[in-house]
Amino acid sequence: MAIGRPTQSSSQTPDAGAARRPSRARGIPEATVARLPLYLRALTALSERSVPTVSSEELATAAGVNSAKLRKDFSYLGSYGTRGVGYDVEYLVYQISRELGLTQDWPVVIVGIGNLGHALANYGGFASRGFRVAALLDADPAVVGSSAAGLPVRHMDELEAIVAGQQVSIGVITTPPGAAQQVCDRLVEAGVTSILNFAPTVLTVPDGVDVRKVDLSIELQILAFHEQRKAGEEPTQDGGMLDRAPGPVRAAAAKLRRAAGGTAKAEPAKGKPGKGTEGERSAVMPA
Amino acid sequence: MAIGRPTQSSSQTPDAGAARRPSRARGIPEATVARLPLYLRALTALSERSVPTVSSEELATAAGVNSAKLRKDFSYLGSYGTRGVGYDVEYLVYQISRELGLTQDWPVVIVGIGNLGHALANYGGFASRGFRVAALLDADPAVVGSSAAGLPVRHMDELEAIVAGQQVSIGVITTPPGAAQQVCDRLVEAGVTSILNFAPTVLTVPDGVDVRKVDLSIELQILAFHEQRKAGEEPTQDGGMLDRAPGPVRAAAAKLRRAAGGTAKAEPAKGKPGKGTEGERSAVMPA
DNA sequence: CCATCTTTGTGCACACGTTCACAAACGCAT
DNA sequence: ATGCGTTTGTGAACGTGTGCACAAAGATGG
Repeated sequence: MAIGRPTQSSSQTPDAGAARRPSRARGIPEATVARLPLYLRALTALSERSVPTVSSEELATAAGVNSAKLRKDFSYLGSYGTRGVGYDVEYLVYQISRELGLTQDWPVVIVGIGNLGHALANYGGFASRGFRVAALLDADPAVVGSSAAGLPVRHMDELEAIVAGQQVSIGVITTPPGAAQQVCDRLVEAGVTSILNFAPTVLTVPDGVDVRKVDLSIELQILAFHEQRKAGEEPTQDGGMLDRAPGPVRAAAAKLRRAAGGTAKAEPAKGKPGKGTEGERSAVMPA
Repeated sequence: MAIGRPTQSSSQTPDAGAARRPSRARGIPEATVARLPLYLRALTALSERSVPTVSSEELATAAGVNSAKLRKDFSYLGSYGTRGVGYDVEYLVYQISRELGLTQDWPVVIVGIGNLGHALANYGGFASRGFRVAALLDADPAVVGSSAAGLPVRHMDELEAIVAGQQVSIGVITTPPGAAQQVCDRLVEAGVTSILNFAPTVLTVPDGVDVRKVDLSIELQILAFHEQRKAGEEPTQDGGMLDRAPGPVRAAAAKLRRAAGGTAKAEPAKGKPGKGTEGERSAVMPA
């Protein structure tokens, strides 16, 4: 099926009145940048099998995209292919790596060494491509001093020294949600300008700092949405259409809501339908 | 800064000649669906603080989007606001939950109980919103029998029975990349129709099955790309422009490549520039 | 009941992303 | 050399997403 998922909704800062940069300073569209790692992975696999060249069609299949998109993506990098032949695997690996900035080393700090922090510290894909764990940090004295993936867990107080000393520009936040913003602020203050946030929190950062988020809960909810749709696909006609109807019905409902919901924290909504699993897609507030 | 990240590049199946569904069967755009969980989270927080109503401006700030977008998003669900006042928090929580399918319970199986699997099993955000871990599965006999987050780890062979018995429709893959496709096939075969994939692999699934992926490595690479750009932003004029130049220069480079790269698996590219960190953005293959 | 103020809902224009489809470029055989 | 088959690179059309700006709708006060 392949859900559309055009925008995965990730930009964190609410476009704080900023200068409205086209976000593709030197021409490469964001959508393309997001796919480059995919191509790189497929190419690396081909490289390991000593395949010398690959056509856009083959590579596209391996990367899970269609060939037209792939060719257009590559066209932003330059004309690295040979018509009638395809692309030189090794050459392309190098070009993409260079474009992504993977020809240099990126030290990374991980803050919050709980279950997830541990998992990330042990993640093999880290070192494989230019990323190096510069330090594991935690605020909990009980955790500090232990070790994960062969690295000692150090105290948050060392953050500033580590970031400055090792030129760390990327930080990974794996703390509980409550601590995320605070940790984020400290990372930024220390000089980190790119943050990967695993905490289910909207982070606010100053201009010039990039934030990407990974949120299990959101992904599951999106899946649930589509799953639900699959379940009730036959009765496409009705399916809660009344909710979308304007006019008196809606207006009345609105009044009703406010009338009884003054103090808030009432029941979710006046009279949830008594029907079971399937009945959730009935009409307006039960009616 | 807020990277654009329009498409996070996630659709897995390469549009397998399918029927080209607009992916918004009943009108709600994918981009909106992806933001609903964000709104829901913000609304839940307000609800816990017993805030009765909220304006689009306030809610938008809390969710990290702009208010026009939020209003447009809500307009796809129906007109649930009151002009001059705002939105009823409790009512919206219910409506969004219903739209996302969170008013029912979604049993989930997690396959691959390594570091990451453990972390996910312990993840609180699971049960909080309609998701319930139906079972933890692993193929490794050394892991089977142990327990994580109070649940026993069961053997892969029980998968089919569990999926059928508990009506599981969502599966989470946290296996090593090599096993992911195989596990995926088995999940699908057993009846799972939505998959959340944490393994760095492109999964191929039949039509009707949704796949979303979460890939740490890709996220980091995207951050690195932007980080690199920040580092070299002054010399916007040149910046490896030659690579993009067509004509004889390029053609010659192409020939050169193929001439020496016959057997493949040669060095990354003929003569990597001898320059250091900063020099990576020089000209064509050194020239 | 009217005036005023607030906030929603949405038409419209624009930016971005995707896909088609085809000419140009290349390898290779004759 | 010439012609043929293959594959790239890209112009153009289309679809999706975003943001502005404003009319309409309701609240509030007199």
